[in-house]
Amino acid sequence: MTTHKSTFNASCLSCGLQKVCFPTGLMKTDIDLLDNIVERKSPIKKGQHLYHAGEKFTSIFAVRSGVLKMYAYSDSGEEIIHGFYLPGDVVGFDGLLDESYQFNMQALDSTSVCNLPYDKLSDLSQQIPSLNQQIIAVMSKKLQFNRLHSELLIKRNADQRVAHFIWHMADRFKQRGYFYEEFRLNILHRDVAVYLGLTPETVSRILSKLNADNIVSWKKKQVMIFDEAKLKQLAGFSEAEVCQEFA
Amino acid sequence: MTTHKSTFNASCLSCGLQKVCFPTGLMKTDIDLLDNIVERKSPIKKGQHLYHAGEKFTSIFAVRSGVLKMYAYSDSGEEIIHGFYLPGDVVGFDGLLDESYQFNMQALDSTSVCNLPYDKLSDLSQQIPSLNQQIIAVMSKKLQFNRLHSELLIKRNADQRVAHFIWHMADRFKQRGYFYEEFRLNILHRDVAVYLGLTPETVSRILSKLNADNIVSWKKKQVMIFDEAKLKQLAGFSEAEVCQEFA
DNA sequence: CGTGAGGTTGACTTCGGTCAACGTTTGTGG
DNA sequence: CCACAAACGTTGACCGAAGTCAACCTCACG
Repeated sequence: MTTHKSTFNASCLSCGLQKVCFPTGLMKTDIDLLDNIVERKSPIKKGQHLYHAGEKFTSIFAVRSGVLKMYAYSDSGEEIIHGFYLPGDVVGFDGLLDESYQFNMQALDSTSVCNLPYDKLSDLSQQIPSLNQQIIAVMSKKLQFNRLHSELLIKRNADQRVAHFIWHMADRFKQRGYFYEEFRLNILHRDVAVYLGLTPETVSRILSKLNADNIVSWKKKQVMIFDEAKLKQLAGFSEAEVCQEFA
Repeated sequence: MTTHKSTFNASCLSCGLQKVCFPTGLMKTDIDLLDNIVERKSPIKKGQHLYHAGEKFTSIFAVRSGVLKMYAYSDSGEEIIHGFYLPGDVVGFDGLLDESYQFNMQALDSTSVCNLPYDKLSDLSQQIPSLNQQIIAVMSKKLQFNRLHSELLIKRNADQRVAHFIWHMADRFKQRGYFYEEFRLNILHRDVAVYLGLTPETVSRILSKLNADNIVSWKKKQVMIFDEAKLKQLAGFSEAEVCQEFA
């Protein structure tokens, strides 16, 4: 490995993690930048897995396009969905702890990612003592997100949960400089329901209502937001609340 | 600070964290040991706070007796309870991230704690590179616990949640070598309800039913477990499942 | 004692789950 | 490119778990 290359990766990674730690995730422009630097994998087809639970931890990944879902099965065999990841999200942190991934990471749509290999990351953590602290910061953010999700499950009714979910997705596009009033979102209602602790029927009914009220429509994988203010209000976002997601 | 003292603290802490990271938390005997080493605070009266959200992070604490609840308020002013802590639990990790506590930690009963001051911990993390990794491990455990709690909220009905809660408490006593078939538990039903996403009435009705079925009784702050097997089964514990809690 | 916080119980309501029928979309193989 | 099947989505009728509201009880504590 050339020093040059290593330096490049170091700055890229440290920059990436800074961005991860603090407000907005990776910007569209950052991703373009990453394109020039890190390894690129060939796109993953819908249904395929980026990694499986138990596999050796090799990399973290920056999502360039598509959608991923992170999931596992409970003791009783039910699917537990831990989150959905969009372009700009950085995933794979679930492998950090014991050097193997804890969850399954599946593409729900044709998805491409950048590859940030662990061995380089590992070298870096020798060279950069603050890296551990950055990891701690990432995990703290993740904890904070989990708490918000628990709050959602405990305190909010079905309408609020669905509104929250959609706005959360849109907000991530917004914060990263993508067009967010209309976007493709290839996630099954069934998966949304599992994630929110509801049934597909309930999700469907609520989407019908949101559509009838001209707040948002989600048809054929295409989301359109007609009334951002009302959506945010329903979702219970208290004005510009940052709600970052990691894996 | 004498080298002697420092060494003592180092071994104590590292041992404490090891225990925290791996299965069982602090054993009764460990606590007796800690008594001889670390600073002891005078007991906290019921209703008083060990620390408040926003206060400067000064210490982590090992609970010696009593109960603590960790809570905050949502944007909409609702109380969110993040957990309850019993003798043997180690609390205060919520202050690690940005050197100030994120939550309120209130005694629900007369409570005494050992004090593990942060400056010593901080010195240690210079001396012991693995300390950061141990912190990462603690946070991973916390994440894991959060996920179990989410699963509880999404997939389990009110009866299962209450049974889970009681068994979770009992199990912690059990794993630390205390008598667990009968113990004092000075937590308001209201607080249990908030924690589990239920109402006090529902909790009360379920406790009546559990009592009528001779599974467990919880009256006047005293819990008695009559039928451990049935309780665990209701709670959905898949045999000897470890369900550690941290703060 | 009396007071007030907390716990219990019952009647009623409601939200969301369940079941079932029917549409619609997607993807595959001729 | 079409035909078909299977997966997914929608809608309605019905049901049940848990929430709400209200009355009453119990206990701890001054």
